[in-house]
Amino acid sequence: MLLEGSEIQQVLRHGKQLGVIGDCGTIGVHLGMTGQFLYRGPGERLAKGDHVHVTWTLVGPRGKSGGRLVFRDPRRFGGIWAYRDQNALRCRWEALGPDALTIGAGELGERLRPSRATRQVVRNVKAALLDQSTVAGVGNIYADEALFRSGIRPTRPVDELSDTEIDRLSWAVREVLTEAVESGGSTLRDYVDADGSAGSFQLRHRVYGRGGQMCITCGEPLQSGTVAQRMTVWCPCCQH
DNA sequence: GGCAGCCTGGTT
DNA sequence: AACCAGGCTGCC
Repeated sequence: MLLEGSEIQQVLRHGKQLGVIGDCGTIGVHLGMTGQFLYRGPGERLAKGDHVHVTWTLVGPRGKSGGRLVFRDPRRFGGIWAYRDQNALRCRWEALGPDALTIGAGELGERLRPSRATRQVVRNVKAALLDQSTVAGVGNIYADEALFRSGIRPTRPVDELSDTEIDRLSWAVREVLTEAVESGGSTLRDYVDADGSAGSFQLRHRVYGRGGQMCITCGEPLQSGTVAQRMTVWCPCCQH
């Protein structure tokens, strides 16, 4: 029951999770890699092509056609879940860390660093940033970009980050994500917003996708490799 | 904590 | 034809 017959009351976001609250149901959405919502007004044709998994027919004022909302997802890494109500959704979201757009340095430091009681194994800062229960909303691209801006190597064990570094990192995380949102996101291949517009933040990536090219700060070649099981790019000279 | 597996389209 | 990227879940 994906909101059938519901009037949409609220749309929520926490990290990369979306929530749509209707008066007779709630859904949670994750776009995954290639998931996208597309809106088509009344009479507008749907982008033909496959991989459309859900179509909502919207009803406008006085019963007029309100167009359609489509969820398509070629690689099917995304998903939509139905919940009884918004409390059930919020319950699922409790596993997530604070939202990355607004997390403060103190909070980030607390969650990043291992507390000697719980975590015996110290992980690297990139793995910690990608962990949605540490901080919600940082993906592979933005982890690399934030680490570059804060001058921290992705491989640094979290327990040796100084307060100053945590401070720079939390600033960089918020800054990178804010700029990316303002640029409409990073369109590497598929991503478009609901109106079909591509983002442009990929033009401002300083390290992601630039392995082997020169660092915009020092001119040395950027290094790439696998960190935390993900493609990672950093500057061996600027990031310590 | 690591890592396979899910899936597809683009690249080699 | 084989390989790869990527977020997240679930298994070791």
